[in-house]
Amino acid sequence: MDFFKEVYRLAKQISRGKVATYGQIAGLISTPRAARLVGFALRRSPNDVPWQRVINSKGMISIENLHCPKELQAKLLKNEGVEVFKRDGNYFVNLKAYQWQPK
DNA sequence: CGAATGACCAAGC
DNA sequence: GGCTTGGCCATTC
Repeated sequence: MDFFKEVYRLAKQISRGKVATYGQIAGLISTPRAARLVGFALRRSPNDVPWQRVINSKGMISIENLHCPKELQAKLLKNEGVEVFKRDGNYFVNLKAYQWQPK
């Protein structure tokens, strides 16, 4: 089963200017408990996947290390028109206003 | 092939 | 009400 593939496909369906949560994506693939795998998948995502539109359930950007600084994600989201707040070195998004609603 | 991994989450102190 | 704990399950090594 290409779980990752499903993750990528759904990620691509997220509207510009919207964001989704890991748990939300997992639920759409009918494996709600595999939220961690969504993160796992997005870490190894191809270049054509809008991984920056996927954040954790609290609206916080949880990236910290590696070659994907959370600043980059925040910047990308801002470019798409998503309002990003910075608080104590972490970036947050108002989920109520910007969460993506699947069809 | 068995064991570790992980950009999570909900429940429990 | 903030912090810790344990479970989760496909991928990776």
